[in-house]
Amino acid sequence: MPLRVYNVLQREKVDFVPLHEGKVNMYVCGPTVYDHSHLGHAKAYISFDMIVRYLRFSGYDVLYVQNLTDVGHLLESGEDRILKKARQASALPMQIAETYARSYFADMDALGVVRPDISPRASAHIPEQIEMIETLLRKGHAYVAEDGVYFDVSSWPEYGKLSRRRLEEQETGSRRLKGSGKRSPEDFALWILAPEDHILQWNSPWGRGYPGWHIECSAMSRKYLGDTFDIHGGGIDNIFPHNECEIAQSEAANGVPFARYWLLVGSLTVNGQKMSKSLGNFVTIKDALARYRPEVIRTFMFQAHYTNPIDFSDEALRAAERGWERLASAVRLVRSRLRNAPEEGENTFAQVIRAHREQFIAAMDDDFNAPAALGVLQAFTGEVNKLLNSGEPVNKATLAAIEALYSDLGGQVLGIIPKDEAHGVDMRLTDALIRLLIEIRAQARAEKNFARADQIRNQLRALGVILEDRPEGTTYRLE
RNA sequence: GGCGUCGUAGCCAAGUGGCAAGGCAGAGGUCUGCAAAACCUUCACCGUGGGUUCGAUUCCCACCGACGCCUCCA
Repeated sequence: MPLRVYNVLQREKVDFVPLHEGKVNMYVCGPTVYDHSHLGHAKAYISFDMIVRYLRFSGYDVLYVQNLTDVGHLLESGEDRILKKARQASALPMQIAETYARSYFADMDALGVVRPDISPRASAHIPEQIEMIETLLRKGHAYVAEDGVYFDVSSWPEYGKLSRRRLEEQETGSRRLKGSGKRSPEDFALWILAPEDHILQWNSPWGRGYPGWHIECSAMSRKYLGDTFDIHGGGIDNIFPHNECEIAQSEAANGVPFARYWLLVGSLTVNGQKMSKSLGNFVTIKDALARYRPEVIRTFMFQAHYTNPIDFSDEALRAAERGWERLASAVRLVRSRLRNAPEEGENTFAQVIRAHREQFIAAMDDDFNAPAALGVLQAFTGEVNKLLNSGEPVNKATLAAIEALYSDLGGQVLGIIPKDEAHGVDMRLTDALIRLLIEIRAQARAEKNFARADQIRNQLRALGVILEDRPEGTTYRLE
């Protein structure tokens, strides 16, 4: 079964066939680094992380580019976001960009999001943007006005093909003419001439100024991925005008199709409303990580299909946490049993493992259906628990194969099953100490000294170590 | 007003033209010194009204409702 993806450009699920066999070039709109990221950003980037991980798992050589916007992203007032923050913080704009770029990467690292291969910054690609604007001017798709350079939307009939909106249908009364030099309200800025005191400005053929927001993605994706590339990702909320403008600019300038597959992520909502900076209903990633493990946050995100919106609540996070615990407990038990499992014997569970592996892959091949894939892992876990509780000895080959499925699919692809932790020096000592206490407690239990046994269990519990008595002995887990 | 997405059990949610995954919560049970975990059993006629069909939750139409975008946001 080939990989199928929902291509927003066609509004339907289609076979995914990359431009160059075995190779995927992918661009995702990154954040504007003017503040700490919130869970809405987490949903978007965790989704694409899952997609990239799965593409690589499937054998594709993926080149993943995700930009950082540090200039040109204007507020409605016309003020640059970064500049506004810089003024508030009495800092240089690039200090702000640097601060929040680091914050962003720290958050993504903590969430287990694999870094993009290239994270180009808009401010570091001014020449590329200028070059593209010059091409657009030369081809008659842009014009120079007294306050900057604008893209002439009327020169590009395909404008609107992604978001499926035609400008004449829009309520034009509500939009205002931001740039006085605009010929038409829907035209958008490519280059904005800066006032003398504006801190961010570069030389250009049209005078000192700075680039418009949309042009950076066109220029940088072209530089690193080429005129035509495979996947363009982003949040659905940016489909218009941002993504629409990107397509128009790029195709008008390059004369060839831009991204071939558009994958857009549904928004994260809070009480049914979009989580966003402007609404003020956001939870930062740092706050969320203080309360939930990264694997739990990822599991939560994967409970709905990436194209759908997902509603945030502590209740929902806790439900995800309990569900994740079920998986993690089984993995922990498998790894623990693996340590002294009988060597001899074949993998007796091969059928079940193969069946679930295939189901998982079938789910993911169907437009990265992580919720269904998660369901497969849960169903598999039911089988594993039954096996482990059967009282029959389970040999090493079987346990290793089970562990491999969890590590490959839950770990490598979804990033929700952590690696076996009991390896570092600290962890080895901790492990040995806990085992010592478990042994002492076992003696107490054998002597029916339950008060002492419970004391050990309760005090360990207070330290975040949870003991579980099983037929074959006591296991522990760290909270 | 325009464009678009969505409406499945108490909650989250996948999915299919032919007896509706999975998780959380709940109920009963097994195991356990107790606990925890796990396992077993139990819990839906898929927003409303039409239409197409042998048969629709799944396709079409209408309506109702929610949300997103049209103005900065992933």
